[in-house]
Amino acid sequence: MKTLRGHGFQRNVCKKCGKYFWSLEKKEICGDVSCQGKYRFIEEEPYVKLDYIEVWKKFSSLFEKLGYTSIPRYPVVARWRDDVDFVNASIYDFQPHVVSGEVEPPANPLVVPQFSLRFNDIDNVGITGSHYTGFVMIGQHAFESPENYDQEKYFEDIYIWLTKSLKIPGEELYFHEDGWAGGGNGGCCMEYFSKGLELGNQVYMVYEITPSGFNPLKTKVLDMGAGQERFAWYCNPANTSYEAVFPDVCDYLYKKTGYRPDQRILRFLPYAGLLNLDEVKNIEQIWIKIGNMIGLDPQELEDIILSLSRIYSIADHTRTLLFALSDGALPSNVGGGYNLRVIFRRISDFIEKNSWDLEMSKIIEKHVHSLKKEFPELTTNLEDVLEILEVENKKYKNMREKSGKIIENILKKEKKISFEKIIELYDSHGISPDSLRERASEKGIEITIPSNFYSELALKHEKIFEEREKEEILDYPKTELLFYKDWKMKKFKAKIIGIKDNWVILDKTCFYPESGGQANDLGWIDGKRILDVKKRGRVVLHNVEGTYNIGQEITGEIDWERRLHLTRHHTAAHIINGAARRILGNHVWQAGAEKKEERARLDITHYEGLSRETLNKIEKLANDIVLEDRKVEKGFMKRSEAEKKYGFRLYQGGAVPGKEIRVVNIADFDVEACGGIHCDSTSEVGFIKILKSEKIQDDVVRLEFAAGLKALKYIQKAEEIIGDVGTIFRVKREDIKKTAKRFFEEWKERGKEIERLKEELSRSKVYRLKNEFMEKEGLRFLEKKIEGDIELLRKTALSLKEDDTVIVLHNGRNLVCVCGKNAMKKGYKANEYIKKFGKGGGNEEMAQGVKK
RNA sequence: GGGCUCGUAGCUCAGUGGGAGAGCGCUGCCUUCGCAAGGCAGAAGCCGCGGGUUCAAAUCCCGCCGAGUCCA
Repeated sequence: MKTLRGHGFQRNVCKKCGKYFWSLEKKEICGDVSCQGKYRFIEEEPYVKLDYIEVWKKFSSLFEKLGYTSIPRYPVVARWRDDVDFVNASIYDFQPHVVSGEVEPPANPLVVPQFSLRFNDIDNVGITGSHYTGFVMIGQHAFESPENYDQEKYFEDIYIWLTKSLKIPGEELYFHEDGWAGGGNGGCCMEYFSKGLELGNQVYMVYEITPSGFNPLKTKVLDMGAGQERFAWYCNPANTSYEAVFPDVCDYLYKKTGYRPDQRILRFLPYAGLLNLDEVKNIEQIWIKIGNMIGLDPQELEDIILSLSRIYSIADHTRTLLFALSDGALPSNVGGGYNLRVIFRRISDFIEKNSWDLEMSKIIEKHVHSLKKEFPELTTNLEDVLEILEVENKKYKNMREKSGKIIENILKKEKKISFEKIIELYDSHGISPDSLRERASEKGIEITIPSNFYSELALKHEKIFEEREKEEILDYPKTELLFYKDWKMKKFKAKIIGIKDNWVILDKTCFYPESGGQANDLGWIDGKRILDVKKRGRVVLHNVEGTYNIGQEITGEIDWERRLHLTRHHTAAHIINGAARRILGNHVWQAGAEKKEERARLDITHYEGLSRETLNKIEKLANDIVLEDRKVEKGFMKRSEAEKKYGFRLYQGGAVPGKEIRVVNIADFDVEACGGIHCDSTSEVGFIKILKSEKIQDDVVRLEFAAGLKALKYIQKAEEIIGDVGTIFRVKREDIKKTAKRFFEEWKERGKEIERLKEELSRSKVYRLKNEFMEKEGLRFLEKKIEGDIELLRKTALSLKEDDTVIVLHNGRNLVCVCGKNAMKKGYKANEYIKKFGKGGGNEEMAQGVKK
C-alpha cells in the first residue's frame, strides 16, 4: 500500500462489482473485463513487443538483477505430493513442506516458469483467450521469517516489471485488493490488471487458519503467479491470445486446415473475455450481444469463433499432452490420467469430424521446436511421448469403431431411445448424446436429448464421501531408529518410555514399523512375541504380549529370517523398477508397492499389459544387476540437495515428508527417496523371479515377484507341480505339454463321440417306441420308462413328437414331457401335464423335471 | 478412489431359468472354359474361471480374471 501511495495511486470502489481497487487517477470502474466490457489492449499499440519466449527471458533477467534466483520448472506430475495429480500453480512446487517451513526452498527468493495444468474449463479453451488446459505460470516466490519478510519490496519488484520492462504507464494499471485463503493458509492479495486483462496476482500468505482463528505463520510466503500467456498476448494485441502463444503451430494448423482468422475476428477479440461459460448463464444472449456490437450476424459469428476455437484447442491440448507425457503422466481410464485421455479424444474428435489431414506427432514436434529455448528438457522424452500417443490413438480408434457398432445395433432395433438408455450409452460406452443424435439423423431418426441430461447424470454420480482416518499425534520424543545405523543388528537393549493400551514405546528400536510398503518386523521383547509394529509420526509403537512398566530396561530381538526376506524384497523392488524403466521407457514410475515376507509386488506406470517375453527381459536385466554386485548406498540428505543432485526421479514411492530425506542409491542404476531397509549390495538380494503381471488400470501394470530363498521356494513349488502333472500323465516332463494337448483334444473328441452315440441310441429307441402309443380322445399317448440321461430322454421324446402326441418319458428319476400341436390345442400342455408325474417345468411344448 | 456395461463358433453378435443359435469367414460338392456370384452339405463351442441357489444355470446370486466406459 505504501508503495502504491508512493507512486501516487489512490483507492476506489468499483461501481459495478463493489471491489476495492487502486488506480493513478480517480476511477469509478475497476480493471476487470466483465466491468470494463471489453479488452481494451486489443485495439491499441503495445508499449513493447515481446514474443512468448522473450517474456520469460526478460522477466527472469530482470528478477535476477533484483536479487532473485531463476530455477527450472518442476514436473507437471506432482509426485512430491499425495493430494493432487498435477501441478496447478507455481506454489504447488513448494507445498506442503517448503511453505510450512519444514524444508528450505531451492533458492530464496526465486522465480520459476512453472508449466501448470487445469482441466476445469475445457470448453472455454480456444474462445476466451485467457483459458488454457496447460499454461506457464510465472512464479515469484519468497519464504521468509516475519522479520525478513518485505511485502513492499515484492510489490515494488512487480511494479518495476510492469512499468519499466513492459513500459505500462501508471494510468493504465489497476490493482485489486482481495482477501485470499487456500490450503489452510490465508492472507490478502493484489491482482493487477491493464486494459481489461488480468495480468497476475500477488498473494501474501501470512496466516494459518485454525478453528480458533488466524495465527501468524512462522514462515511468511510470497506467492505471485502470472501467466506467461497473458503477457505474451498483451504484448501482441493484434492477434488472438493463442496466436501470440503458439504462432508456429497456429501457422501450421491454418495451412493444413484452410481456416484463418480474418478481419471480423479482430473486431470480436476485445469481447472474447465475455464468453466465459462458467460465469455466463445464457451463452446465446452473449453471442447476440457481441454480434450486435460488432455488426455481425450472431450465428455467423458463433460459427467462425467455434471453428477457430477447435484449431486453438488442438494447439493447446497437444502442448499440454507434450508436457504431461514428457514428465511421465499417462492417459488412463482412472485418476488424473483420465483428463489427458479426455483432451486427447477431444482433439481427435475435432480432427475426425472436420476430416482434417493432421498428425498429432507433427504438431507436437513443432511445439518442441518452438519451446526448446525455454524448456530444453522436452526433447529428451519425445520418442517416448510419440509412442504413448500412438498407443492412445489405437485405443481411440477402437472406441470409435465399437461405439459405432453399438449405435447401429440400437437404431436397428428401436426407433425411440429412452432417456435411461441415452444415459447408459454415455456412462458405460462413452457415446455422447451429440454423436448419438448425429448418427441417428443420418438414418433419418430424430432423437431429442432432454435439456436436463447432464444434471441427471450428475445426480446418478452423487458422491459418497469417506472420512479419512486422522492420524493421532503422540506426545513422545522421537524414537531412535537403530536399523538405519546397522541394518544387520539383531539384538538391542532399550528402555520403555511409554505404554499405550497394548502398545509399548521405546527410547530406541531396531524393529522396522510398517511403512513405505515394507511390512513390519516381528520378534521378541524379553522373550515375549511382538504382534505388530507401527509408526505414528516419529514414534514407533510395539504391540506386545505381557505386561511392562515405564522405565523398564528390555532386550529386543528381531525375527531375522523375516527381516532378511523383507530386505531382499525391498531392494529387489528398486532393481525391478530400474530394469522396467530401462526396458519400457522413461515414462515408467513406481505407482505403489508392497513387500511382504513371502512375496512382493511393484506397480509401475505403463500404457499396456506386458507379454511374458517383455517380463523375461525385465527379469533378466534385474538378475544381471544382481550378479554385477552393485553397491547400494543408503543415507540421509537434505531434501533440496537431493533434488538438485538426482531430480524428481527420487520420488518413486510418492510423497516423502521431512527436511532430510533418505536416499537409496543403486550405483548407476536407480536412485529413490526411501525409508526402507536395503541390502548393502545387489548380490545380497539373490535370485529375482517375476511371478506374474497384471494390468490393474489403463496406465498401471502390477508386477508380482519374489527374491532370494522365497524365489527358490516358488520355483521348487512350480517344479513340484510340473513333476506331479508328469506323474499323473505318466510321461517325461518334456512330453507334458504335448500330452496335455492330446488329452484335451481327445477329451473333446470323446464328448462329440458320446453325442453321436446318444443320437444313435435315441434313434433306435424312437424306432422301438413308435408303435407303443395309446390312442385316447383322438390323441396318441405314450408313458414309458427308458434307459438314458435327461438329454437322451429329451432327444427321443422330441423325435417322437407329432401333432397329435403326448409323450412322457422317464428313467426312474429324470422326467421329460412333450406335447404336439393338436394336443396343446386340446389342453395338454407339457409344463402343466408334467406336474401329474413329478415336479419340473418348461414351456407348453416341452417340459422336464424329476419324478415323484 | 467410486459407479456402470460387456466376456457365447475364427470374427461380429442374438439368446436372460428348461432344446446352444444367426451373419460373415472356413472346408467339400453342384454349377462354370475359368473367376465372381449362387445352391447344397459340413466342420468348428470348458457359453471367461471358481463357488452357490435350483429337479434344471449360457441365463439368477457371490467371488475372481479380462476388456471397455463415465465421474471425482
